[in-house]
Formats: sequence, structure tokens, C-alpha cells
Amino acid sequence: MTRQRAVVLEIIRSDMCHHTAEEIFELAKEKMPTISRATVYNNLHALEAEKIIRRISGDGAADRYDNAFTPHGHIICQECGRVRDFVIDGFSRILSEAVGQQIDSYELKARVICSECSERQKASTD
Amino acid sequence: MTRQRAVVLEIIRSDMCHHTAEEIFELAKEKMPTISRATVYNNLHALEAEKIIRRISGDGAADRYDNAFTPHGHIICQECGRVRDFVIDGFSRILSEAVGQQIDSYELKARVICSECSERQKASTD
DNA sequence: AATTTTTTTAGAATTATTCTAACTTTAACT
DNA sequence: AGTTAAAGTTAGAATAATTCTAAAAAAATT
Repeated sequence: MTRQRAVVLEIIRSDMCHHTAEEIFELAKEKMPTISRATVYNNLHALEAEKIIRRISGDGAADRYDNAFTPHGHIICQECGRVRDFVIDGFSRILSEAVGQQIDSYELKARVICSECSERQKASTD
Repeated sequence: MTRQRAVVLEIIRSDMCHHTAEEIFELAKEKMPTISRATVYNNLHALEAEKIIRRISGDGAADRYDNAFTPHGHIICQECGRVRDFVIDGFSRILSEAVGQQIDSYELKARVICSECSERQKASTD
């Protein structure tokens, strides 16, 4: 575990945010000004392969990364891009049964308009 | 419905493949040599907004598109990128209950190594 | 300590996608 | 039918995210 990898991992674990690679790079630079973007990407890929973190694909925008402690899905606002976690009890088993073969990882994404954004939209059309 | 949009939609519906925008562009050019990449993207976005097609985000690689007739998930080989559909009975309801708010669309992706690729891997390490 | 392997760095290169501005088609109206 | 407006298309430039490259540094192994 290099110092660089530790920094990347710490950022992802530090809060409940789901950062993009670019955001992680910016945050990492605060602690380690010489870190390179390529190193951030290298480590994100490595940590993903080790299943320590998960990639949330960004629907056109940049991908985001989060902790892989417990399996969960993501509620994504199509307006502001914010991500929230949610859990379906027993989902891993439901999924395995439906797929019928060894699953390396999964991604479950529900696209919504979050309450802030839908209020804002309502307000602007009044 | 312009001729261009009809061509794009026909390609997506024509077979069970899940094409990338670039592949759709290449196929569309066969029928309509002057079609532009931007038109393909425009129409993919418009059809997606109308929920006639769905985008499958590409985990780093290019996004793919498919029919939105019936809700289903995707089994994606991490090696060759091939996509297969699968269904979980009653999933839409399970999901709505877990999320607890209006869902515009969802994406459910199971990452696997397909049988062809795992055989190939086994063969090459023998 | 010397050697080999792995990781990092900075910046160039690539890829997918979006933007732009001019042009064409379609629709709506008189 | 002719005119105007609106929507859609085109080609290519621009952008954004990510990957690649080659040299340097760090870590691991002998």
C-alpha cells in the first residue's frame, strides 16, 4: 500500500460523498501536492479490482467512486447529479438467482429528481 | 419522426445487440451515407428522454443503447463487453418500495466473466 | 548493496461526447 | 402556393474524461 493509494482510499472513506476522479485528485493534492492524475486513476482501478471501492458510472458525466463495505444501490438525481445510497434486503441473493452465474459485482441505479430539484423546478414555472 | 431518427431507432430494434453510439453511426451510414454523428447522438438522447430506448452505461467504455419495451437488467462481461438481458420478476415494485420516491428509470447491471471468456482464460493459463 | 519489479510522475494522446454555426427540412399560417 | 418560423441536420471544431508513455522514484527481492 503506497502513500498515494492510502490517500486516495482515505478520501473515498472519509465522508459519505461519492466523488469523481477529478474531485479525488483535487483533494489528494491538498495532502500530497505532487500526486498525479494518472496515479489517482491507477489506484482507483486497482482498488476497484480488489473490490475495496466501487465505481458508479456517471450516465454521461464523470464516474464516481464509493466504499464497497456493504452492498447497496444508488439513487441519482438526474438534475444535480447528487447520489444517495439505498438498500434492498436480500438483494444479492435475488440477483444471483436471477442471473444464475458467478457475479463479480453489480450496479443498481435509480434515476430520480431529488426533492430540492423538483421544488426548484416547480418554483421556476409558477 | 425524421428519417434519421427512424434509422437510428430501427438499428436499435433490429436485433438483440446492444450497440454503442459509434456502431449505430456506422450502421446508419450504410443506409444514409450523409448522416452525422451529432444526429445520432441527438436522436439517442431524444429517444432516451422519451423512454423509447435506454442507455446502458459502459463502465469506462462507450455507453450502449437498447430497447425499452420491457424492464430488465443487463449481464455484462467484464472481459469482452458483451451484454445479455435478464429479468427479475416483480423487480419494479421491489425497487419502488425500497427507494420510496418516483423513479424515472433504473439501471441494473451484473458484472461477470462470460463462459467464452472464462474458458479462454483457463485455456491460456494451462 | 545490487538488481528486479512495481509505482509514480507529467504531459501527450486518445476516445467519447458535446458544441457551433450554417444549412435543410418540416410545419404552420396567410 | 409562398412566407415565416421552428425544428432537425451536417461537418467539423472543441471539450472532458480517461488512458498511455517513457523516464524517474520507490519498494521488494536477492
